Amino acid sequence: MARKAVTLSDVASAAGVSLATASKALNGRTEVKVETRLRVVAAAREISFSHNSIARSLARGRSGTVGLLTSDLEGRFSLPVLMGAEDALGVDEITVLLCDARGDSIREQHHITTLLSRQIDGLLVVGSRTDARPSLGRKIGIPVIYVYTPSADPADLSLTPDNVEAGRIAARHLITTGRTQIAHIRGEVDNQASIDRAKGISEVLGEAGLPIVNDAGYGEWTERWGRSATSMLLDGATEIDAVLCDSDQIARGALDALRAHDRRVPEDVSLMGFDNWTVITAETRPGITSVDMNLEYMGRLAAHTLFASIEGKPVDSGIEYLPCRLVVRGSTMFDR
Amino acid sequence: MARKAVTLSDVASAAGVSLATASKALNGRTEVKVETRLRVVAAAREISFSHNSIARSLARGRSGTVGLLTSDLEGRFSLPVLMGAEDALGVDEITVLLCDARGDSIREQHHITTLLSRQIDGLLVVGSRTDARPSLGRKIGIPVIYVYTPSADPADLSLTPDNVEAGRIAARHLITTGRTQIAHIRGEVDNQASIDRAKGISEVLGEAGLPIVNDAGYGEWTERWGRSATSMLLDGATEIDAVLCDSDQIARGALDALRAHDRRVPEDVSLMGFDNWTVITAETRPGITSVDMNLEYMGRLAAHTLFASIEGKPVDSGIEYLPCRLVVRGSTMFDR
DNA sequence: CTGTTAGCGCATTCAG
DNA sequence: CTGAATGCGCTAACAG
Repeated sequence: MARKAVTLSDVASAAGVSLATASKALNGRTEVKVETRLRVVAAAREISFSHNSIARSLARGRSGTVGLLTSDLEGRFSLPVLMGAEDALGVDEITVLLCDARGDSIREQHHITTLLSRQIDGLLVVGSRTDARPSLGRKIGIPVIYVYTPSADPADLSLTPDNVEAGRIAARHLITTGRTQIAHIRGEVDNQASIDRAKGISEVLGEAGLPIVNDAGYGEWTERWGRSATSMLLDGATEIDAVLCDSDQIARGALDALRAHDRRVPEDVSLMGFDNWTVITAETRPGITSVDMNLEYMGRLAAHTLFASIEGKPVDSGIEYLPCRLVVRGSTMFDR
Repeated sequence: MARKAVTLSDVASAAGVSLATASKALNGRTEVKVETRLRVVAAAREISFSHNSIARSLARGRSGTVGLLTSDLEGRFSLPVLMGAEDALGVDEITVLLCDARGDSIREQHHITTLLSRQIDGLLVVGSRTDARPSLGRKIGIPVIYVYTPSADPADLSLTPDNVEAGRIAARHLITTGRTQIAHIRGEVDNQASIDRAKGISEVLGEAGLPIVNDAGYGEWTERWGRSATSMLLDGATEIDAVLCDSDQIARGALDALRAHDRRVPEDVSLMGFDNWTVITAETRPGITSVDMNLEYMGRLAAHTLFASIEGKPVDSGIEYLPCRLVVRGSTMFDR
């Protein structure tokens, strides 16, 4: 019933070799005659041997695991990153120890301690906003990569979306499709993603000699805010022909409000969001054009880089801004 | 820079005791004089000692980790379960090895092998639908609990929502609020959750002598389907005063369609969903009443039960149906 | 109560 | 090329 713990020495005796030779054979070391390796491998399979990675880790001094410390599993940003990382790491035969700090730094510290005691080989720290966070410091002794939420310390390596470029992409798309009176409905005040996007947007609009309508001010990342901000905009003095929202949820709210005010989308007003949360963007009529942050790719890249770093390869430091991707849907598109 | 690996024997010599005594003291074993324990603990903190859990695991024969095998991280069902489990397990000082099989059974088998080689003490298998899945069998040698998606083998322990009761709860709520012509818009055909809910619904309606309108047939779990099904219903012969949708997304689509057909919600038609996915249900106007599946609680319970089982305590087997919870919002409520 | 002695299962020198 | 010996860091009998 309970696994009868078939060990390496079982394999060894089954193959008629020593423990050491069996080990070498199974690990593909060169110092073993091909013939004996085959014999060992056969024996191992015969008695269905499987390495005990705990023992192996202890002997090797490497655990073959990495920690994944998330600040907030609930949010929709951590999860894609997590998926990408889990996927990429699996290929390298290393497994993920998952910890959710739930936004509590006490909890985070606790998790780090236990992760370290479990001898993780590396650590991925993923957050759910793009504002910088305090560094974990260098004393941890293993490679650490910050994902989505960058570290405030430039000596660390951080991977985060290029929101300035995202802003440019969005603005260019609206201009390309003939819009000239573009409003930007922002998320929370002092939010880095919003600030960066605004920068990219105004850069592009400025170059095109176009104004930007920013009258709505700041709010929340909710549909409710999208509705009320849009209503304010529509009641305002300046006529608009495009609304660029800092999140898909805001955009969805905006869509409701536009409809309530009898504006056709996209004929009268073009609409865009950010993040490409398909649950929101793909289900509306029309679908909402958005800028995808490539989060899963980011997770995958983080994992690969972490692995390289564990292997001792040198990696960069500082914040790396990863490209975003325009996803066009009906809300900015006349045909279809 | 690299952690200088302070070990138990360092603590021992620092405290002037033997390795064994240090171990006992740190593990809170009773066979140690209070005074010496204090000394050891002090010494340990002094040189900032931290257990090497790998070594500890090897010596104890228990890894202090459990595997969490999910079929589909992307889906919105696994995640709350995962969060609950991670949370509950953390309390018991055990950490979670995460694996996502992505719905691929080859991949699943592979993950199980590596999890087993990592000497996990137990395994949580969580799926994203309530239809039964094949059992992993008993030969694994460690406790396994199936969560959300139950095992087809009654010898296993499975935790899943009580969808029949969920159906009853929903139907009762609609009856209580004065509805008599209730339509049920179903999700995918042959889906167990839908079947179970339909059973609960018709049971309650039957007892109340009320009909059930089921004309729309089956579709997908999307807003689109909610819209078209509702339109069909509204164009049909029978007048309805309530729509019960198999998911919140369907309900949101239904809300759109009802509005397009000039039906007021909830004055003319009452509307409900299932799952209580707040991203959907809380953002509409009015909010959508739904039945919450208590997934996070389910994850927590699964973790506790798994832990008990690891501890050798006897646990039940078979499918355990966990209670759901009505969450009332504006779509079924006149006041407010 | 404390210390000594064995392993846990495996990778790795280092002789043969 | 192979095998005997050593140790990874810790826990668990056992003696003292």
